[in-house]
Amino acid sequence: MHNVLRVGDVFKALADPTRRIILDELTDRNGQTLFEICSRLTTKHHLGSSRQAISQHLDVLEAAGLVETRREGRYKFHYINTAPLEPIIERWLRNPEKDAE
Amino acid sequence: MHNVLRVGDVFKALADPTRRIILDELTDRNGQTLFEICSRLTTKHHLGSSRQAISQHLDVLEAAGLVETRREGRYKFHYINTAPLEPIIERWLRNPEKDAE
DNA sequence: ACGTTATGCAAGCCGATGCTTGCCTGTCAA
DNA sequence: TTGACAGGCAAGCATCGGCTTGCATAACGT
Repeated sequence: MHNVLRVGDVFKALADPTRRIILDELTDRNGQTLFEICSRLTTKHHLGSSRQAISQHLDVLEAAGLVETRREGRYKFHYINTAPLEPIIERWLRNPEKDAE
Repeated sequence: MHNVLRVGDVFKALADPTRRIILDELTDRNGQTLFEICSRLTTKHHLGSSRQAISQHLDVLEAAGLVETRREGRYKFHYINTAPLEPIIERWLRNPEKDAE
């Protein structure tokens, strides 16, 4: 289950505006379910994305390590994880130890 | 001539591995021309990208504000600009840990 | 002037990606 | 059990993005 977290996955995950708004929502209220996120996106951000679309976005965020999940009965709660964000910026802010890929 | 810099442009620019290596190269040696960057990518990183491909990558980086250029005769020098990187990460790092622990 | 050098522009190809559609699995309450 | 609820899986489609190809432009050296 330990997928290799690549640096590019983090940036690709952040490249989509809907996924960034999802991270905003999880920052505002952590541990939401898929349906909570969907309803919040439609009401607060006027995004007409379907449930399946949001689910796929959450998969991308989880593959990048930016979102972690915990199952409880028929609910699946989503938590933001900012750990992958910290090292990737300092890559160019100070001296490079160049990553592969 | 003031192009509107969108946040998404920065992430989309960073989503490509070749563009990240270009930023690495500019961090290592600032103010390179297009041909210098091309030769460095082939020799040091073994990337077989053509000149036109690198040129288009530099356009994307410049549109995102991550690279600034200065023309001098028939040369065009490219400089890295890390300013757009700083605000976009703190967007999710200022987390007040509402329900953590 | 001539050729070379450094870069720009635009159309086209093709794989990647976001989204939809449809159906399926699992969980809880009445 | 039955039904509603929360979520998952997979195929198809349309657009986007990276790259190539080919030609054009401008600045230098001789």
